[in-house]
Amino acid sequence: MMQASPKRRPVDGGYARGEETRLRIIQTAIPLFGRLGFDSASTREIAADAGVNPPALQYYFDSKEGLYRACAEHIAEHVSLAMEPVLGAAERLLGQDAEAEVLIGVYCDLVSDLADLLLCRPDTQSWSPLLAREQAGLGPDIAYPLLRERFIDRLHGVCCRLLGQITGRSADTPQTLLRVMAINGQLLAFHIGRGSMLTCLGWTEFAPEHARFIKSVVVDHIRTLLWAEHRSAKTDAG
Amino acid sequence: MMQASPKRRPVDGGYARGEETRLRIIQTAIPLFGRLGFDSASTREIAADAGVNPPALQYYFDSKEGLYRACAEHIAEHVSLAMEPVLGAAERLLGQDAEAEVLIGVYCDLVSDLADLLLCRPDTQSWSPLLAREQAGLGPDIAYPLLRERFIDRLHGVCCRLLGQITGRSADTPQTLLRVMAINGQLLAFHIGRGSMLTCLGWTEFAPEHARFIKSVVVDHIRTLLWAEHRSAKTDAG
DNA sequence: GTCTATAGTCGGATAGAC
DNA sequence: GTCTATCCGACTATAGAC
Repeated sequence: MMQASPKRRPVDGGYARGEETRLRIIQTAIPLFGRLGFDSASTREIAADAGVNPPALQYYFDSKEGLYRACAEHIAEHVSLAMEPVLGAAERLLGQDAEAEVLIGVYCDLVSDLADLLLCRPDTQSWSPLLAREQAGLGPDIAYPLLRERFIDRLHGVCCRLLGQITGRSADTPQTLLRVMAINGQLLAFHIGRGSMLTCLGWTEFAPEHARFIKSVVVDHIRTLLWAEHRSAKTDAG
Repeated sequence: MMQASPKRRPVDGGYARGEETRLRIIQTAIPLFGRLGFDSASTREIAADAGVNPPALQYYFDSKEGLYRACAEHIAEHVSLAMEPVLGAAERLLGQDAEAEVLIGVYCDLVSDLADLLLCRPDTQSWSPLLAREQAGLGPDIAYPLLRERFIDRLHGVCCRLLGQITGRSADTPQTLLRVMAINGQLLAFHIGRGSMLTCLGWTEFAPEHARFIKSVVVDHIRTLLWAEHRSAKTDAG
């Protein structure tokens, strides 16, 4: 852990060796910012946990805000990479006029992948608190615009167009937007309210089987809701 | 606003006149704690906004934590008072074996009243950020246990028993608990993610008509889901 | 490129006058 | 019961040695 590649031979090809230290600081900072919030997480603690000295943060990120921004960028990059396959598939599907069944299936896949990312995968769980904070509108308004631009807007837009095509309504009516928020809110509840959930259920740890159970419940509800939307829209039209 | 009842005649009957100042400090502190969080909201700012001097907070609440606790108690008291009618009705209903239609109706009423409290009523909207913070598991673990004890547990318990009776399953299986969390999460999404919602919809303010629109969408979804649960449970049994 | 030492600021809490 | 003045600690950021 403290090893961190040989110190001798400080790389002469212009290729920054400090990238490794930089990444380690970011990975240390993300859970701390998530748990304590921007203000309460002290740079001293982050530096200590990352095994570097306080001024190193100034050196790599200019300021505490710079570090926070870097954390957000790190998360945004990995999330958008992980969601790319489903999002791409959904966008291709939206071009042609697919059956409701197919559209609903893709919507469920999308939520399922998001659930994996936010609840299941152990390597990404450390991001969850910071993302939850930002989504709740807390946080210093540094990261949220960035996250929106990088993947939240796209994700939300795809959901709206899917629901629009399922119901035959326009994708950008308040009606559709609100229904998408409510539908996806079911997953959000577990993501943001993870702490409440654990105590409510009497679970002490968050095992993978729990995560899979949650995912199945949420996807089941979403499928139910989407079919209901589809049917009610059809009877309205007919 | 700065009037605050005549100062002369400082009440001699042992009846604390300071109660009024105390209440004003709490009502000032709640939105500040909600917006900035426990650490970042400074006692100086709270005191200044409330029109008192910093040491007054020490005098009335002992410490910053004491003030936070007092804020939580203030909210808990009013929320449990406001929810009492529906909760009482639901609990009476759970004694007898009512029709699914009636049970679903009560569940919807319950969510509807909660939505009024969290989104619609102007006098209670200042509580929303602090409640959202606590529900997200952020906050200094001072208020959440208190809020749970005072109304969250009861509310959640009633929802679980309603769903249990609707589906004919037990109220305390993980199955039922998770479904209740997912169902209610739809309201939570608007409560906690209020900021995201406003920007997504392009709304600049949060008008009462918006709140009513959101409430109708959420209640509609919940009714759909509860009926689906009821039917699927019946076919399982039959 | 990484460290030690320190400056400057702001927070919560306390003491004592009125 | 309310105010002024002050203490002490913690934080971020900087300067300069190695």
